[in-house]
Amino acid sequence: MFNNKNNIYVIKTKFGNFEINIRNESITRFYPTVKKETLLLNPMVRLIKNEINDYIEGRLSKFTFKSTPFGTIFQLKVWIEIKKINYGQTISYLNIAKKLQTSPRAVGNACSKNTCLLFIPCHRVIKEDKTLGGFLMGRKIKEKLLILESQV
DNA sequence: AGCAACGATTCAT
DNA sequence: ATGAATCGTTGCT
Repeated sequence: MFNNKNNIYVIKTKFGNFEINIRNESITRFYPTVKKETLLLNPMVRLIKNEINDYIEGRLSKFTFKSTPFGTIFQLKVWIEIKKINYGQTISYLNIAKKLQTSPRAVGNACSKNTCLLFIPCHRVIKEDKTLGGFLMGRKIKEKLLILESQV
């Protein structure tokens, strides 16, 4: 059946609470929030929560859910490139810029608009000089994620 | 529509 | 350490 409704839930994780928007079995948004966890999580949301927690604990390297956030054409192109980066790998803003024939600054801009954190692994995009660059949830968390992913 | 200001950058002084 | 180049987005008129 076709369910166009956009459903919103909040889950609690070790990295704080996240709002999840789901539309047609796909995650359209996964973003930090201060709201409290939704009381009754539906089955799909419970699975997402499990995967996120497994990922944070280092037990999961690939999510099984589709993510289809809304954005401009350019943002979508950048996010598609980011999705290609494997667990444990990193790439520079400049590298992505070259693939898309644009500038590293513009790539950084698109990263900052990523509304599907973790599912679109923008924490794997770093500066050309190998330093971290920015992150919506703070560099500290970006660093934690990269360290987590670098361990086997 | 046009334009200025602003980035999760990069490169050359 | 500072400044210029870069390009998509945003907000203003």
